[in-house]
Formats: sequence, structure tokens, C-alpha cells
Amino acid sequence: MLHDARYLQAEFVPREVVHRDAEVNHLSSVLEPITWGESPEPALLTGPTGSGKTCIAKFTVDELHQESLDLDSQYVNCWEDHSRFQVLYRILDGVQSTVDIHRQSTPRDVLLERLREHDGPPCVVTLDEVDQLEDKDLLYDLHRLPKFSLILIANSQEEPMATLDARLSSRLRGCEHIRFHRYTTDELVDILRERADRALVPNAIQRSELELIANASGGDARVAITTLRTAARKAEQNNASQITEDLIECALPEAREEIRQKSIDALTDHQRAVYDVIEEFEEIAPGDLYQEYRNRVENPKSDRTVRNYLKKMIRYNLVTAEGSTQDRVYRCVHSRT
DNA sequence: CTTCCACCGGAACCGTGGGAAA
DNA sequence: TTTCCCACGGTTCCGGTGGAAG
Repeated sequence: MLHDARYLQAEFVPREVVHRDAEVNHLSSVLEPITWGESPEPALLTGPTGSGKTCIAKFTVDELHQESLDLDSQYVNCWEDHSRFQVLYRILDGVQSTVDIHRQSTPRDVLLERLREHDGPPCVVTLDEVDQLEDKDLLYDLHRLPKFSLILIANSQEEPMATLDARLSSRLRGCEHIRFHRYTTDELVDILRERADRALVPNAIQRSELELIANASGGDARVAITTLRTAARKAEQNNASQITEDLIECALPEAREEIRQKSIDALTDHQRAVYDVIEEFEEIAPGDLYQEYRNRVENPKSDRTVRNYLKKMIRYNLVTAEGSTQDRVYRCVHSRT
């Protein structure tokens, strides 16, 4: 059944992209000044999850690498590296040796100084999930670095575009905005077809089955690809030669659960305790939530800290908050079947 | 209308851990 | 070794907000 499982990883960047030519061309043209030694304006990529932002950014930078011999690039996920120091460190890491810089005790902003004095090929820095960045001023600082150009990727569905726009544009003038829309079912089918042809043995899955996956994925390529992978795994376990409708029906909830579980695993023990309370109560008011959390845990954190936890879990799309002050309730985001 | 209440989130501050310098 | 330095998670303090009560 499985021929090459790499192609079923959602993070895999294909050699040819499907249905994103306009976006690739747009981003390429924004970055083009690099090839004649000028620094381009930052590019801002926005769109819902699984609409291909990260993939297209990586793809376009790879293309640029092939055209231009002298080029560095660095990808930073602001989920993982969300503080000023971490982001700067990660960028520096991609550009030069960082052996002599360690987590602590390096004088304030020596990293930024290093980057400013960096004397090497131009560098394209991709900041993914940039709306998670704690210190927005960092964007401005990075923008002013001579050798570095920015690709910013932001999720547009949670945060209203207006506020994000205002915050970014106040710091970055002339930012080139590239919007991504959800994939349509047909587009998702083409993406899945491409992956399936490379990853699976011939005729392992029919178009109607791909359509089933695409329809159930809500335009999210990550969900679609994860579902295909889960179904393929199941088929292999069953020694089946075909991915059938039944297998996909099984794989759908599992794939969503897999994605959700990844987020849950990233929580600390205390965050997890808060999450468990919400999950158990289905729906709970802030005051009750904190009381319940206090009851369950020894050495509970302060209410303010729990509020930060909740904010984080909302950003992870694990919980939702509805209503304002008085009628506010927290709910779990459940994987729909 | 004013006051009250619960909640939100910014900002300043604190304790800790660990590498660097002395 | 000791001392210094600083990022980081957490806490304290507090002003803002919007619906409910007086």
C-alpha cells in the first residue's frame, strides 16, 4: 500500500505546487529585488489554517535558492520561539555560528547587533504564526536590518484582520499583503491526488474517495492530508489493497483527533488541568473554572496565570470563549465527526 | 443615571536557573 | 570557586469594560 510515506506528511513541501500559482508568482515578485541586490519590502501572508501559506512560503524560498547562489534563509515558527530572544537566536543560528552565544548572560540585544553587522549573503527570514509573537517591536527592528527580508505568515481566522493590519502596518510600511483563501473541494482533490500518486501504490485510491476526504476537510489541506495518511495506515494494517469509503469514514475523526492531540500534548501539567476541567464540564464560567482548578491541583497558579493559559489554549484552538464579562463561558473545541 | 461586580489583560516586578566573567 | 548577568515563567497591582442592580 505505502510506497513513500514522506509525501503524506502535511509539512512536506512538494516540488510542484497545485492551485497556488498566483500566490507563488506574487511572492516571487515581492522577493525579486534580492536577485539584483536590493532589499524587498516584507511580505504578509494571511489566510485560514491549511490554506497553503507555510507551504508556499517554503516553496518560493526554495525556488529563490535555486536561482540565486548567494542566499541564506531561515524559517522561524513563532509558536515555538515566541520571545524576542528566541526569534533572534533562531535567525542568527541560520546565518552564522552561534556557538559563542548561549541562552543567558549575553548582553541585551547583542543578537540584534550581530545581525545588523552581519556581512554575508542576503537572508530571507520567514516568521510563521507571527501573530503569536510577544514583542511586536521586533518586527520593526528586523525590518530595519539591511541584509534581511521578511516573510510574515499570520492566521487570519481567529484574529480580525483589522487589528492585525493596524499593528503590523504601524511598524512596517509598504508591507505586501498576499491573501490565501480556503481550498475548494476540487482543489483539495488535486492536492490529494498528487500526494497519493507519489506515496501510494498505483490505484490505491479512487477519485470518489479523495472527494470524500476533501469534502470532509473543510478546505483545510492539513486535515485532508492527515486523513489520507491515517486511512493509508489503516489500509496497510488490514492488508487492504484499496482505500475504501469505510476506511475513510474511520480515518476522518481519527485524523482530527490526531491534530488536536498534538496541541494538547504541548500543554504543561497545569494548563492540562485547566483544560481537563473545561472538557469535563462542557461549558463553564470563568470563576467556577478557576475554583475547580484550585480544588484539583496542589500549588495552584494565580488566576492571572490561568487567564494566560486560557488565552494560549484559545490560540491553539483547543477551547473557545463566548460572551463578555457577565455571561462568559469557556468550551472545549471537540473534534467533530 | 450611578454604583457594583466579575472578568480581562497590560505593566511592573520577582525568583530562579545557568552560563560567563572574575 | 564566587559573583554577575539576564531570559523567563509567574505574581501583584491596577485600570478598563459592560451588564446588572440600586
